[in-house]
Amino acid sequence: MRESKRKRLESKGWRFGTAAEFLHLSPEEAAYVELKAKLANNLRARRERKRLTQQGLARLVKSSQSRVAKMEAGDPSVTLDLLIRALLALGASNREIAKTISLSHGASAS
Amino acid sequence: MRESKRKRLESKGWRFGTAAEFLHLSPEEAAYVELKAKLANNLRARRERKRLTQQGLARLVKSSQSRVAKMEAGDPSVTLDLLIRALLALGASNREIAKTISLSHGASAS
DNA sequence: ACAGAATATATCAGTCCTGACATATTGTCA
DNA sequence: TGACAATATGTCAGGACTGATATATTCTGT
Repeated sequence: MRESKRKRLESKGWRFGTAAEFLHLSPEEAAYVELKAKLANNLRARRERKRLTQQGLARLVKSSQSRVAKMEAGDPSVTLDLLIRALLALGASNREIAKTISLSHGASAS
Repeated sequence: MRESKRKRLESKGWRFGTAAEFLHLSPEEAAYVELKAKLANNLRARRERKRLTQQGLARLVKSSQSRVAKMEAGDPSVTLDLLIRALLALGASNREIAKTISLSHGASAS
């Protein structure tokens, strides 16, 4: 990876031990990122299905529009805790959350 | 709930808006606590199956024995993030984690 | 192209979580 | 029972995350 790209990504909160790790995440890291992405996508799907704006969802979960945007983007500054709490606030059950996690990556949300 | 009991529980990190909320958690709160408990139980089961001590698991996940104990106890100071990262470090797949989450509460881990 | 709404990105002070450490309790085996 | 290992509980400084705010960018209809 080009040095400039690493710098740019690091400035956004993504961390790498070495440049080579970028496309060679450890299995745990990869699984973690994928998990987060699935929950993020599902959050957006649920919000849109309810025809809520990010602002509206922010009120519902007592957060802010900007943080909701970061949740849906799977931003590294957002924890699984926050994502899951938001999903629960939107009425998702644990079973539905589990289903989301098992879904093949890229599949649309229920 | 008696004031003394509330105080004691609050000192351990559990928070209540009012005393009445103790046995009447909101659906989200209940789901969150249950989710945490399932992951915590599964973590202990996986560790024991591998015949690791808490100390050993702590080294594996770069944490400490005391924090591992707290993870397995579902302590309020432990996030889902930490629990899930620990499970992934023990080799659990996202699908297995999802399965754990769907399992009926109290069931033993796979 | 323009205006207004929705979403994305940047920054930051305060809060919460973390690992580490100390210590207490429980479990186990002789 | 006593010695030792394992687990539980308490505390805390430092770092990570949060909501808020400001601003930029993208989207949508006209």
